[in-house]
Amino acid sequence: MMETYRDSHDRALTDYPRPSVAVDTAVLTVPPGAALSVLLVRTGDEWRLPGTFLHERERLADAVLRSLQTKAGVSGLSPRQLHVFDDPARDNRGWVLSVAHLDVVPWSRLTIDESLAKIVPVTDAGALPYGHNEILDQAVASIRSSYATTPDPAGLLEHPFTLRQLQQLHETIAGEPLMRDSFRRAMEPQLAATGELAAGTVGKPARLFARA
Amino acid sequence: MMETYRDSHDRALTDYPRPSVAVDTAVLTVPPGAALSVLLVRTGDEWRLPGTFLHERERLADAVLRSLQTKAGVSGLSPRQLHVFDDPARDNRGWVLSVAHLDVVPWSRLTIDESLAKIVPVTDAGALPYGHNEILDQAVASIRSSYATTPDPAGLLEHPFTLRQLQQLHETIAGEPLMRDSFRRAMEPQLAATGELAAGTVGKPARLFARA
DNA sequence: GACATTTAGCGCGGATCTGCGATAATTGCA
DNA sequence: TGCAATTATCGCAGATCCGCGCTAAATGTC
Repeated sequence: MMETYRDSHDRALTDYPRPSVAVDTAVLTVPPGAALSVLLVRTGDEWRLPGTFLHERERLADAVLRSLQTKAGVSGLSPRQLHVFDDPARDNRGWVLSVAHLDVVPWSRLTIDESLAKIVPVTDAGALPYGHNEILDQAVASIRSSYATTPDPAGLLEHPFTLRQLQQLHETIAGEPLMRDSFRRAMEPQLAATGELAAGTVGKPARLFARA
Repeated sequence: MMETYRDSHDRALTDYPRPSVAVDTAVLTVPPGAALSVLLVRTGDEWRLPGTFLHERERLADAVLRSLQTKAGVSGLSPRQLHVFDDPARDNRGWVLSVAHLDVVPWSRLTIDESLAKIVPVTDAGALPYGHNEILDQAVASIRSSYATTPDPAGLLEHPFTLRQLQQLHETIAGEPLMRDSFRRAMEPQLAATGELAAGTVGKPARLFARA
């Protein structure tokens, strides 16, 4: 075991006041045929974003993944930090810092425990406690900005996919229709054609792509 | 005094492990005629970004301002969060989370204590400890992005200023020359002409502006 | 086999953006 | 009184972007 550090007053770091540190996560996904949606968990009679307190020497991203697993039965992917909420009056249990996160997870990974959690369109989340609406707004702004110029950066689509599937996904996330030609001109240079064609549908079969 | 919260195991929040929380800040400024620069403070024989541990129930921004005052004799302005560094091995004194910040401060406010601190061009900062180079990189990227479309959002220039002064400031921050006409076309609609003219220089006097 | 359906992509007019040169205005300086 | 210096603005040509319509290709269905 390593020696405990002592400062010039012979005090260890743990002799000074420290906050509890929590993580709260907006898990965003796009269910088939539905709108951009967020994962909520129930505590008592209210719905909130899943979160947990940081364990000893745990990485923030690991705490996020652990909270998703235990609070909703969900296997997260790659949480990204959004913001630290530091209002000491925000949590009436005590002095708590909360690090907000975003994790974008494909619908196919989201086999949730329905007794614990639900997935609702972001527009239907309603009033959430602890300033979680602000986290949700930041999360939505973040995913929209990342999808504006890059084809499916979070990998919501299974490989391979057609241009139309990609455009419909981007329209769902943007919350508005996109111009077909502009979309193709912007995205196609960033994709790799597999050479395969989609089958089984009426009409000319679509080319299949993968992210480059 | 409020009752201490107890969870279902009859434990208070402080019975669980908590990290020490620090703030580290990249203070950026533009000295007259010089390049985009950063404030460094000396600890022992090495230079680093100023930082401090969070005091009890202190806001992060307040901790930043306090650290600038005590570590460098500088009055900061409005710190913005950049990122939380959470590697438990980052600080050999113990388990420390560090919240990186950016504060953009006009040169005229920066009467620093030269025995404690110095201001150097960001390109000359050299190797900093504790991953502070990463913070500096993020800070530079952040200020560049905010100055790309908005005239002097941090208020580095005294009111009023000429278009040329504004452009020179933006060029210093961008680290590259900007087109005169494009710059004017982008910025002038966001400015308010005072109606006054600059005086004392050779040539046609320039119009003076303020941020709208 | 004719037809509807869907994908793919070309072409074009219009709008916008960009860099540059030219010019006028206004000042200090020789 | 000229002259250099600087600001401010216009005009233009080229580039790029954008939306739209049209056509061709390829498939399943009737």
